[in-house]
This record gives sequence, structure tokens and C-alpha cells, in this order.
Amino acid sequence: MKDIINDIQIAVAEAVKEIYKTDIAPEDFLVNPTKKEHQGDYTLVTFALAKALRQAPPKIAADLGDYLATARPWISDVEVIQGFLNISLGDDYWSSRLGEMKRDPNFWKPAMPKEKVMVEFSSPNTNKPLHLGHIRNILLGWSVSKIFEACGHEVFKVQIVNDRGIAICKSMLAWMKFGKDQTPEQAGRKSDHFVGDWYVRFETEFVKEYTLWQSTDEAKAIFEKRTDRDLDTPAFFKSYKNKYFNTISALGKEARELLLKWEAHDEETIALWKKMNGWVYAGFDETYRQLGVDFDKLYYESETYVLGKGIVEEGLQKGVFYQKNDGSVWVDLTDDGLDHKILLRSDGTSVYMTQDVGTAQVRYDEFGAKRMTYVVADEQNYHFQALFAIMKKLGAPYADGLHHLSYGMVDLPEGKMKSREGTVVDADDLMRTVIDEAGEAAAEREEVDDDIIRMIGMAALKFFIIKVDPRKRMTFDPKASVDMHGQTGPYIQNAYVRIQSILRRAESSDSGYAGYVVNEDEKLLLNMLGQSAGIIENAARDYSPAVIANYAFSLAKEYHRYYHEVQVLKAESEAAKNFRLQLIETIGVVLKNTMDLLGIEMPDRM
RNA sequence: GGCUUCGUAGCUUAAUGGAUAGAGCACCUGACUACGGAUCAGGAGGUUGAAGGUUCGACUCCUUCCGAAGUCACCA
Repeated sequence: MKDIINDIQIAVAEAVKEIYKTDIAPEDFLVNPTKKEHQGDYTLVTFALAKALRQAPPKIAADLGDYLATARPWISDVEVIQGFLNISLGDDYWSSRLGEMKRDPNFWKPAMPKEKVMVEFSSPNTNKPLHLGHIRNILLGWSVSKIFEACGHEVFKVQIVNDRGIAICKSMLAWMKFGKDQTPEQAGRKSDHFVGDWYVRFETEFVKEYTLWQSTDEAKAIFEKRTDRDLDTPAFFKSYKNKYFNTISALGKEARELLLKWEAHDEETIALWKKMNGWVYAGFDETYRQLGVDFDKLYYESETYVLGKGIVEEGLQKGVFYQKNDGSVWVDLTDDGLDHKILLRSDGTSVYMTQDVGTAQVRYDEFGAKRMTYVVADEQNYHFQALFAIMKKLGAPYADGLHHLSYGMVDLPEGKMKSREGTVVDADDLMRTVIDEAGEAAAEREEVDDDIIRMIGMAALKFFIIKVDPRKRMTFDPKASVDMHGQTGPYIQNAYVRIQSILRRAESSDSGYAGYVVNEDEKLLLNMLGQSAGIIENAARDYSPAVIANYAFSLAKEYHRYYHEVQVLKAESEAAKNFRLQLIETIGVVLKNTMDLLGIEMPDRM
């Protein structure tokens, strides 16, 4: 179904051809909904046409207005204000729009050429449970996937799990030393949190060890030899911590030895590693289930970290990369405004970039998606710029389809959220909190079942996060996130619930609404419903679910207003009642479908 | 220092280069014998960080500056 603006644009283009004998494309000029303070439904902005037609904008508006008002029966009235042509549409046109939406169940979404699209999101580490930052990531990734699906694409949702390295070894070591073969069940702890607890325990023990060491003669000697004389004792030991871990620490040594054993495929170590990661995955699955998301394929760094070496060798042969005397392999990205980037260390081992190059290729081989979106925080902007530049240099057929959906950090009101500062907001805790809050709000009303309370709480949380433009850093206000009034998920759910409540009470009637004169509020609503497909297209183009969140909110707001303005079941005529029932049902369809793109469920009652 | 992103009401934010910058929260007034008040109507609150420039028209584009964040590892 074409939207109204498109209809008008075509009519205008035809009028231009008729009057000025000039060809102009319908999308080369602007048609907007008319501002409330002016007469009319849609406004043609004629300034863009002025150059091509070599006429003054008001003249163009007048000419086109005269022509359209007589030649197009569905245009009932026109008015010229300076360079703006305000166009009013006839009643028949408006009510026929509603019928078209009824007939086409897909009217709300765009029809685009099908493409294969891959979206990578979440991508956690296995040593800690998911937190607020992951939630933003996951909601964005999930929503973008749903949006692409709505556009008609075939979407593959993947995540890459960082399951290797020193971090998980710390958890393993702490568990071996202090865990006494305990299991999550015995500890009564969600299994990913259980593993995270051992990571924290390791850090605690390490800090204890480090603090004790600081009063030894060895430490004092090192402090005296410091190069930066400005550092006082606490500042020096803060900066020395990493060095201490890698050189002197007994715990550090044990952890590094464990990593070496893992790399040597030591049987016992691998078994423990599998056991602990298994606990983590079971915990993650539960969190994902509560968030309402899933994946088509998981990649593990323990498998992918060896990838890419072959491609780098090839690139070296082709002269895309170069080798330094020490044997390390580099790429020169200065043409792209970047620096030189290393791809293979002098000992021949791979770096992060090598792995990403390899993983991209493997995924392309597996899925054949020429578009891949990486949902990763903006601290990695530079990395992805470099990665995409490298893929282009290598001539990968999918290089132009690579996209980094970069999003800003989530701040807490107190300051930056970092796990080491202990202000991390745990994903499971957060979800529990918002659902509890929804339960309390519901208790003041009437009893509602747990599933609906869950939907309401999750809607509050998800909408709060997703309504913000991904690029922007956002401040997470715990109090505002559980708010159910105003610009929130529950507000939109409430609009839907009101619609369903009316529809439940309505007796079916087939008498139709022929001859019904659509009022201004209804025109506005029909207009908004017609925009749905275009909005989704924009959201896909900009990789921005926030666009849809804002649209759904506006539509719900307009509906709430309408609800107070008119009676549906006790409408002034049978035609009015039928028209309005049809209208609000359609609003309900669009609300439910657009909110689904954000991963938000719509209850029938609340 | 180079590069990237962001700066809009007290707070959180919206606005393909189009008409008088639109909302929500908080604050103040009103509207329930209800198609569900998790709602609605109204009030107050803005030099869109600053200054130039381009344009018929700039929150939007360009330049310079100010402020915030990130990044510029043989870390991931």
C-alpha cells in the first residue's frame, strides 16, 4: 500500500509535467503533514521546485493548487501561503484509506528487496554475569534484527562469546582454591553469578595479597626506584598493580600457569573450563529468556581466535599488508585517515584484529550475508573503522555491507559504570526490580496475573533504554526506569489495553461506515497509521530502534487523546461506531507490531 | 596533540535543510455516577554550548572556538 504522501507526490509530479512540461521525480520535493495551525492535511513545500521550474515559489504553489483542485477529485481544497501549498483531502479518500489497511495485513511494514543480514550482539565474557551495558546492547541488537525482518530481510542473529583468556582462569583458580567442589545448586546461586562470584573472590584475594606485599622491603625498594617522582605511595601502587600481577604475585603466577595449561590443552584444565563455562551459559540462557531474545548461532573465541592467519598471509602475498624486519605483519591505513595496524605479532601469533578478519570471512562463507552489523559499544569505534578498511583493502565482496552499530555507554547518576568500581547494575537484579515495581503498581489497582506484571515491568525497562538514540551516552536513572507514566512502555501498553477493552465489548456489526465524515482527530490518526512503513524503513536505514519507539509513543498519545474526545461504543451513529471500531482496531495492530519490533509485549488487559 | 561522537526547558529527550523547536518527568490549575485515571485538558519553563558563514529558510550543512566522552597497545 502506498502512503498518502507518496500519492500526493505523484499527483504533484504529474501536475508539474502538465503545467510546466518539466519532468521531476516524486521524491525530489517535500510533502509534509500540515502544521496544526494551518488549514489543510498535507503541505507541499515548493522552494525545492523553484530552481528547476524557474518560477517564484508562491506562483508555483498557486499554479499547482489550481490544477490539483480541479484535476484530482480526491483533493477537496487547496490554500497557498507563501511558498507552501496546503492541500485538503476529501472525506471519501480518508475513509477509503482505512479500508485499504483492513484489506492488507502487511500495510504497516515496508516491502523491500530481500537481503541476507547478519547482526552480532551481546557478546559477553564468561567470567561475569550480564549487566546494564549488555542490556542496552542486547535490546539494540534484537530490535535491529526485528526491524530488518519487518523490512523483509533474512536475518541471522549471532553472538561471539569471549570464553577464553586470563579472566575465566581467575574464576577457575579461585573455585579450585576456595570452592571445595561446590556447585551452583549447592550454593543456591544462579549459575553465571556463581562463576562471577569466584572471579570477584579471586580479585579480593589478589588485593589482599598485594596489600600485604606493599609493606615488604621488596615493595619499598621498587617504590624508591620509581621513575615518576610525583607519585605518592597509594598512586604508585595503583599504577603498579598490573605489573605486580604479571611478575611478582603468587596468585598471578598460578593464574597465568593455568592459562598456559589451557593453551596446552591440558585435559583436567579443559574439563574444568568446560564445566565452569557451562554454568555460565546456563545462567546466560535464563537471562536471555527473561529478556525475550535468542540467537541463531553462537561463536566462541576459543574457536575463532586462530582464524584469520591464512587471510593475513594471503594479504601479505598480494602486497596489501607488509612485514617488518622482526617478522610482524602490518597494514598501512593512513590513506583512510587511520594509523598502521598490526595483524600478526613478531612471534607469528594473532591479535584481536586478525581474529575479526577471520571471523567475518567464516561467517560470510557460512551464511552468505553481504551485510553484517556489529552491535558494540562506541569505545571500539576505531577498531571497527580499521577492520572495515582492512576488509575493503582485501577486496572482500561484503566489505561495503559491514556496519558498526555503535552505542554510547550507560552512565549511572553517580558516574561511570565500571565493574571494578562496584557500581555495576546487574541485569537479573534490574529485571527483578522493574517487575516488582510493576507488581506494586498493579496491586493498587486490581489483581493481575504474574505474566502481565512481567510484561509491564519489562516494557518499562526496555522502552526506557531503547527510546534514546543509540549514539548518545545515556544516564540510567533507576527511579525513572520503573516509571509507568508518561513517555513509557506501560503508557503505550495502556493505549492498547483500552483498545482491546472496547473491542471486547463491541457487538459485531456489518453495516459498514459508508458516508461517514472523518473528523480532524481521525484524519491525524489515519495519517499516522499510514506513516508506519516509512518509519520502519527509516529505522532500518539509520539502525535506530529509537525512531520506532518515538513513533509508537506518538501514536499511543494521539490515541489516548482521541479516546477522551469521542465515544466509540456510544457513537452518534452506527456508521461512526463502525468506523471508529475499525480505526482503533487498526491502531491496535500498529501499536502491537511496532512494539514487537522493540521486543516489547502487549497485554490485552492490565 | 590526531581522529570519532555528543552539547536542545531544572532533569530525560524529539525534530529527511521547511511554517511559531515537539514531548515526558518534576512544579502549578482543572476533568472520574469511567468504552479502564498507568488517562486527558491547561499553565509556567528555550538566545538549540559560543561566534562567524552558506541558504528564500539552519537545532540540522561549513569554519573556528568552548565543554564532555571515547580512542590512538605485539590488550580484548
